[in-house]
Amino acid sequence: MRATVKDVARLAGVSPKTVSNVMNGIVPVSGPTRFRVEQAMAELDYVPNLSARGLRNGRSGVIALALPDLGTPYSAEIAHSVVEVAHQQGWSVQIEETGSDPTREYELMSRARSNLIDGLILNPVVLDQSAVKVGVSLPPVVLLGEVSQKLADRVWVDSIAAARDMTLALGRTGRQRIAVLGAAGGRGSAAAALRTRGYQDALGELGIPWDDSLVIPCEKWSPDSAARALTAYLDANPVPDALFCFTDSMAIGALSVLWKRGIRVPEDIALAGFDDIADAKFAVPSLTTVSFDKRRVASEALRLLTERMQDREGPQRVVAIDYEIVERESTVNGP
Amino acid sequence: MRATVKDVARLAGVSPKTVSNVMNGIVPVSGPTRFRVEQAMAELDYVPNLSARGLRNGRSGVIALALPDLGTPYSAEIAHSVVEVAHQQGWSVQIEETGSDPTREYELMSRARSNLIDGLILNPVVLDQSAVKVGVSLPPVVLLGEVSQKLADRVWVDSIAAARDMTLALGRTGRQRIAVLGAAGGRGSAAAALRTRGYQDALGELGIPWDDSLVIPCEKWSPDSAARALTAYLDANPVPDALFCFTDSMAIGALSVLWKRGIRVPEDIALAGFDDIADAKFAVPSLTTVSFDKRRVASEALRLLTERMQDREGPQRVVAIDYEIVERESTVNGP
DNA sequence: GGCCCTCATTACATCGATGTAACGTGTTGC
DNA sequence: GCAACACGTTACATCGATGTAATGAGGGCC
Repeated sequence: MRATVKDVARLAGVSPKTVSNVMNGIVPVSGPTRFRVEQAMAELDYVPNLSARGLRNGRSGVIALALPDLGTPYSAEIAHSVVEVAHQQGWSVQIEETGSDPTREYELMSRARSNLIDGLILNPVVLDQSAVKVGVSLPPVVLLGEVSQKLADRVWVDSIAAARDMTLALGRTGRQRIAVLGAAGGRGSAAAALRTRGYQDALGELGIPWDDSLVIPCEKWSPDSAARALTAYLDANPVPDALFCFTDSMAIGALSVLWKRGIRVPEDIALAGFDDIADAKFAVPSLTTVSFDKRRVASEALRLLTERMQDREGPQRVVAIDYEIVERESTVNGP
Repeated sequence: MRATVKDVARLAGVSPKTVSNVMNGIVPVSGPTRFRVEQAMAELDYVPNLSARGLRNGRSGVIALALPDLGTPYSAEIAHSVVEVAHQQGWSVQIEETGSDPTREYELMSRARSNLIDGLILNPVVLDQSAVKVGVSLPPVVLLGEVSQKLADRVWVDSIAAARDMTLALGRTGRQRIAVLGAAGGRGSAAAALRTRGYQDALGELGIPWDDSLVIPCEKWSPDSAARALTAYLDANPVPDALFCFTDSMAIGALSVLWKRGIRVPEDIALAGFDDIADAKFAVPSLTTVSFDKRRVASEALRLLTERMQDREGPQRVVAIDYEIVERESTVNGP
């Protein structure tokens, strides 16, 4: 059987509470006593029972991270950063996938309320409706990304500005017919809307008239879905001068399609993505993209979360993460 | 304050234990009573406290998944599958990253012993030494991948056979000088050794003499590291006929280098990977690779884990997952 | 020397859910 | 009509750690 405080106390010749005091370090314990207790803990190979501790003081040391799909490089990189940063600060991370399924988001909420979780970092997809529950008796929540409603603390990259800057960068290379891939398909993703808006703003500045036929919707933001959408598009339309994909994953799918069709990047078409996932640098050709520090996203989210644990009533806060247009081979200036 | 069984019991006019009985469904509860209790639970928006439940019955409903690096597509896809399958069976998943740091693996063990975790699925890297702890007072463990020691239940893909088959497939296209990328660099990865062995076996069958200069080591199994290793290699050696990368991630790094140098794939060199990550299909050109069902890996791991929870003493089991050589553009037969 | 004060340590209750064993009810059998 | 029997329900103890309030010992001060 596993050793408990009681066992340690008996072996050290003290009371259970003293053992607890040694572990927590709040209540002072005399040197010799502390030493005996530590010896006993080592000897019995004592490990505290986190369920008991969690029950007693209402906190478990676990936070949940909810992402649409861990299989996506973007989600995976965010998860990686969050796990790493959280770990450094002594938190464990429970991963939940919401998929495109709203019921999962609901389950998630109830699980979050079950006290095994001290906080929740949520990267919403559809959510706007389910997040209404925020604040009922949920632990603190921090949202990642663009969300229309102001429901909780939030960390995001300014999608409008970034999409605008990227479009301007493409325009500056002399490309006129700039298409975007990833516009809201069926369900309206907030990010899709914002990035489309930034694109639109930039067109205005560039003096390029809006052209509906250059806005390519895409059901999901995956390479697969992007490849299908682009294939269908190219079957029915001329090749644009540039293609701005709303995520790198889509850009990678697009690259594959373009290559199969013998459309050269960047000679025939400039290609840009968004997110700067690890593989963007190794795409063929390497991918121009909107880059931002994912570690920073993670650490800011965690900071907001822990601060919110202290003060549940303070004003809501929004942290914007800097971004940068990284120009790589896929948009090199034409000759 | 959050509602507890007591509150529900009071409202329903029964004892707390009856509420518990309704939830657990083991002890029979009469229809009307059950109904009153369920009403009360709904009205109070009752959510059970999992810490308390975990303390009482020694299980938390959480399993841990420990991977080297979530940022890697391979790890991410495995994590995705595990989370999905686990969720279907009512488990939550806590993610731990071991990185290349053995101390993390140790921390992980002690965390796993802290009772917030009912089981552990571990994809080891260096571990052979740390896993010695398995069995002390750890929860059930299932290992993923190749491990030399027989410490616990295990799910794996037969790396030797797969590497052999892939090498044979490359040989069958008429390529003679077949190189491998990813051989054990500094620390000895078990998988690297096994895949190298399969490669060696195949060379024998093909009647191709072993050539040390075709075995390219690589420090980490990342695109980055692969790109560096291959660049250095090509600076000092002629271009091989074929290159078998021990992971798709490395192959993607290799593709990028080959493209930059104007070495055509598959015309000048055939390229193959291992793992069949999502992006392999969208690489330019699409990547020939060793494919296996990651969902199956996850479900088998979970099956072994849950069965091990029932019977901690049974014999150790090893489940091999079928693999398949998927031939794509990167190894198309020469003219 | 006696009193008080400090500071480490202790006994006990508590967090919330649930297994155990005892306890009513209402039913069946003779 | 009374004993025996189900079956649902209850009181209580328990899981392990920790906050609270009380206890004890030791030291300093007058």
